[in-house]
Amino acid sequence: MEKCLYENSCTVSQLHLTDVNQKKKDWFYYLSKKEKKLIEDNQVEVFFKKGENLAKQGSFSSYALFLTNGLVKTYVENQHETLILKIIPGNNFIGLPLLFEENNVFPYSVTAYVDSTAKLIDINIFKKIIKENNKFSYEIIKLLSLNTVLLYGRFFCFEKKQSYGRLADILLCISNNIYKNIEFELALSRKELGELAGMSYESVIRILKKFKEDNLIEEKNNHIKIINKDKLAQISQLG
Amino acid sequence: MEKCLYENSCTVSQLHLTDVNQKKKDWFYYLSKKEKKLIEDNQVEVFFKKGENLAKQGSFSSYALFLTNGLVKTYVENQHETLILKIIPGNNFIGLPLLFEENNVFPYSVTAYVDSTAKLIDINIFKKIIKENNKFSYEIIKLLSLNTVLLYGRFFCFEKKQSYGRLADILLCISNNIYKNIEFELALSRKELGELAGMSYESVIRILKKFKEDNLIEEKNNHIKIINKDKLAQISQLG
DNA sequence: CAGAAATAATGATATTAATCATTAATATTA
DNA sequence: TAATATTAATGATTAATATCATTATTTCTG
Repeated sequence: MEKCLYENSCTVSQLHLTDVNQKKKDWFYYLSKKEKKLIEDNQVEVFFKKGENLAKQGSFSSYALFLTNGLVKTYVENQHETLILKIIPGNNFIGLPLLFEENNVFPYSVTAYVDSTAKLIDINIFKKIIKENNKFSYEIIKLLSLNTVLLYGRFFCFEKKQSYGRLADILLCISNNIYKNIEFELALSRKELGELAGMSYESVIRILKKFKEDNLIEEKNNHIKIINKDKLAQISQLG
Repeated sequence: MEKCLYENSCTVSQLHLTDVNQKKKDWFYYLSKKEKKLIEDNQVEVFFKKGENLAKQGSFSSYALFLTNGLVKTYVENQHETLILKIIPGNNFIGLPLLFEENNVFPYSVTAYVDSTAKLIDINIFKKIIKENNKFSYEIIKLLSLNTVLLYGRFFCFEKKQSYGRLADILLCISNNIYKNIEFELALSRKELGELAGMSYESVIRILKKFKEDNLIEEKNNHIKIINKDKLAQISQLG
């Protein structure tokens, strides 16, 4: 391993958690009135409390998940361990890959970080529309492609960066892509942040402390303010 | 870190390097004669020598890559480091995600492990066909989805398994999915194997030695024979 | 075929970050 | 409000594995 704090090198995008250009996109823009109606007639909107599962890895699925609002994580897990793939804010599809598995089994779990609402769209209707509506399916292809590329960035970050870089990266991601503000009320505990950044919660605590000492961030009771974004980005870039 | 050799736990698929069900699939099955002709008229077939780049991360691309035969790796890199995303044998598309990037820039590099040939299909023609041919685009969606799920498995393997599990995993992957035989002439050096399994080449050497001592594999001059597949699978599963 | 270069093998050491143990602070509940 | 549970903080220790240094073996090249 490398012998440094704050040193290393990485040029792959550090913003790997969600789509960077998420304006208030209308995902259903390319649907005809008839198709919109069809979806409306074949969906239910469900409210999920903080901590509840929207989907469970390995279970059968008969619907596509669209997160109306809230904040969720998708993750693969086994008895002992958990790897977060992505965190997803409102107005996004959750888990498209699973839609095209032959057996319709969720390849990952989805859990709400905060109270959230999601539309559960009948999977057969959804597939039918994708098969028939070229423009919509092309949007889905672009989305799948983008997700893949973002995942590459996250994979690289986890494999090649050390803990300081990873945590700096995650803080910037959350600030830029989730809360879209340099100051925010973090909905995640240290434990959850560790899970997201791929490290133990003790490490999160130690590194946050160092960041505070170095005046890169301010933090009190999970209210976080990013003070030195450039330096944080540098740490993220350098490892 | 955990205090063990050969112990841990993991239930996520260990076969994450290529499509497990790769029969001799005809990717162009759903194209009309006219579309096939269109592709044929707008592609070139190129021969790449072992070690040559088929694509370079960051460079502009004007074509879709289809590997006719050979063996290549796709990887993200920076100045110092390399993370292999996938290794791909013949009769497969390489790098679909990049096709739908707005800027048409390769998000990763592609290098031939062995002499290979690839079709370079004009990207606009390819996109046009995807936009017009529903059945073909649905196949592409399924492929993108499958790739994503396989990548989840690889990500999990790298994050949660230790070196013995990762290397066992990679050996099984290569045996099952690339050479489709328990005995094969490995085209990768120890260094390349280390790159693929996410560890130093010294670690590869040490672990292979242990596997040989334990009679799990036989190896001489890169000719590998898997003797105890079950035990190897167990090591891969257990971490 | 001989010399050079690349790859493989092996031991010693260093480093990152996990785990363990304990205490402090905050939040929840009876 | 007191008691309890959860989360945060901090130091000590340990484990996994990378790095470094050196030698052996194989492959390549003139």
